[in-house]
Amino acid sequence: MATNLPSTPPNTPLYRRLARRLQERIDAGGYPAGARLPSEPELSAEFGVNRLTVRQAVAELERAAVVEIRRGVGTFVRPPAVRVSIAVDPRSQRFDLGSVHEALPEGEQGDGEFVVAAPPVTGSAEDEEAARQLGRAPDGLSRLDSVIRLGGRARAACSYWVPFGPLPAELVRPGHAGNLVRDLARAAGMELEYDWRAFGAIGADLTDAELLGVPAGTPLLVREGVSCTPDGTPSLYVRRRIDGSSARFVLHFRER
Amino acid sequence: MATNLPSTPPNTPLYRRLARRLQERIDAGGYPAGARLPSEPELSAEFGVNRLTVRQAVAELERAAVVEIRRGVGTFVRPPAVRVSIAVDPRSQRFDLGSVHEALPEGEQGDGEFVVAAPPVTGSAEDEEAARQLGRAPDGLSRLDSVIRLGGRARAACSYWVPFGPLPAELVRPGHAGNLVRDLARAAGMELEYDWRAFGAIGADLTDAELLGVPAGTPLLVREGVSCTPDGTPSLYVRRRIDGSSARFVLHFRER
DNA sequence: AAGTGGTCTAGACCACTGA
DNA sequence: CAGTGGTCTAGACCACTTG
Repeated sequence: MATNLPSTPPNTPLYRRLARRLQERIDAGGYPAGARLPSEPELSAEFGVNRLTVRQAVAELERAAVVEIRRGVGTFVRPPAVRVSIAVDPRSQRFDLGSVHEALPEGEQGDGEFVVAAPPVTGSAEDEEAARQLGRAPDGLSRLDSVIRLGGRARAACSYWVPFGPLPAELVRPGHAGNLVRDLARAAGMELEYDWRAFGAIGADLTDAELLGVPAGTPLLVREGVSCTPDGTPSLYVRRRIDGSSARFVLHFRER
Repeated sequence: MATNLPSTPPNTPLYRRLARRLQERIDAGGYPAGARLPSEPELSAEFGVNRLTVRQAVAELERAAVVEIRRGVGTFVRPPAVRVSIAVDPRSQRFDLGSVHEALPEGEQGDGEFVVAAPPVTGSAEDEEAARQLGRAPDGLSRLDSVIRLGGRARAACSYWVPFGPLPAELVRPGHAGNLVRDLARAAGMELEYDWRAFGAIGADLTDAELLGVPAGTPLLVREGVSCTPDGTPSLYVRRRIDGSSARFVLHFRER
């Protein structure tokens, strides 16, 4: 039993008290940004707790984005987050050509949007949500999944549903690169406008975790919505999951 | 060593293979929504792995919002998420009176916004971000923290920074209930308009986790931004952390 | 090769929930 | 009360990174 850990509130588990203690040290500058924390065996010895208890504490700090764990190297204090801002001006943005593409900074080699799959539309919860949003039956929809890579990393996982099919074989080939909103619109011969977009936050599921190369449960910013043809027919449901630590969407309201 | 678990890709840890296996059973309807999973000792026996390994697998599914763990009861398959939608029409919303209040559905007893603290503005990363956004030095700012409760649960943690002080004693008293954006504007004798708002996703830190009653790392939707006086002076920086599973912000673009 | 974090086991005790 | 999940220990072996 460790003697030197605070106990507020009572019955607080040991690993959480240890997490708070480490957080205090970080806040106080004891472990400055970029510094390596003592190794797990060292912390285990210092606080007189099992290594697994140390790991639970450090895992909490990692989930809270306070530290970064690098396997085989150590655990490091994360500097204050610097995030990419993606400007989304609701007054000017009407035509949906995949604005995320234009808004992103210059890409490196290998950056862009890539098809990963064209999964069949079954009765999954996502498919049914898409069908509801588009006002169609699920079996009239086609689906296309992609990832957007930036800076050499997968940043966003995207799923598109459209009320027609089948999609051109060349478009759905895994590895196909392009601006998929534009390509889908072209394939259907339609022009798309924003209807609505929504923001939410979820933890990465196992599939998204694998696609984005992050642990399951990593906070993702979800941006979903419907685009319409000019006559108001809902014609595209899109759902993007973006690594929350690397992006934020900014809306401007004032004249500039 | 469990024999009956898939191994794609190679070197996939046991707990992740188990997680995928359970996910497959859920997807296939083997454990329908609302159903209780076998208990940890049962799964441990069935797959021939240690209970801790089972716990790691189930923890992944919980972080991915696939199951809900109820202590002393069991682990249950979560139904497809039904989220509260909060409409934010960027064309009509100019006056900042704490729109989240008006947008929320009817409150129960005990619902509302409550002051939790008026922490001193030090040099923390958050404080410096606020100072930067307001174009002031940190020591000219005051800060106020609150929670918004709805349906008997804390749904959002809010922090406000304003470029004056000290704040009225009655306003900063922990437990004070009210519409804090309105109250802050009143205290300064100013009228506030939206300048910009941004959306992001982060995991709950230890403090937010305690305020919101969720585990550290729970995905939170962050809505932050600056409001101005009519002459364009940045006068309020607000940062709300909203339980991602319970809210989503919707932007409408088409005429209705 | 040495040190780091990642996984896994066996076993124990505890806190919580519901009947 | 019995059964559930939550915490903690001791010890082992592994995969990965760096020198």
